[in-house]
Amino acid sequence: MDNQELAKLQLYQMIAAIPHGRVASYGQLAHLAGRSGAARWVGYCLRHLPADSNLPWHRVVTASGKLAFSVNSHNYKRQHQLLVSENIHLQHHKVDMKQYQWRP
DNA sequence: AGAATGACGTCTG
DNA sequence: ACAGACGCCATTC
Repeated sequence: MDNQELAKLQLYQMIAAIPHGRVASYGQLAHLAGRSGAARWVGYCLRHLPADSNLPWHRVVTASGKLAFSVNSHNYKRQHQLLVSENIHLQHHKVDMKQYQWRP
């Protein structure tokens, strides 16, 4: 198994470790997976996540606390709803990172 | 091989 | 606070 697959597995592991009610940023996860600066790679991995995976992908937001989808998209609404179900509410389309960001 | 793409981040004005 | 410009990484055309 090459380093790529290893980083991906580590990434999935970190995402699975995000506690209920907290969020992590793409860049933060890249760093935790041993790939500092590869925030866009994290986005790529999530984009191609199998539908049956049980990862809490909705707990992943941008560094500024915004959701990575356009506000009118279906995915945005879905992620928003999942966050609200965890008692995370958006203010002006943003998560309050000071309050909700996961700090391992 | 080189350019384009995207579920990103940071710096600047 | 916010939009635009650049920079990044891996992947795809």
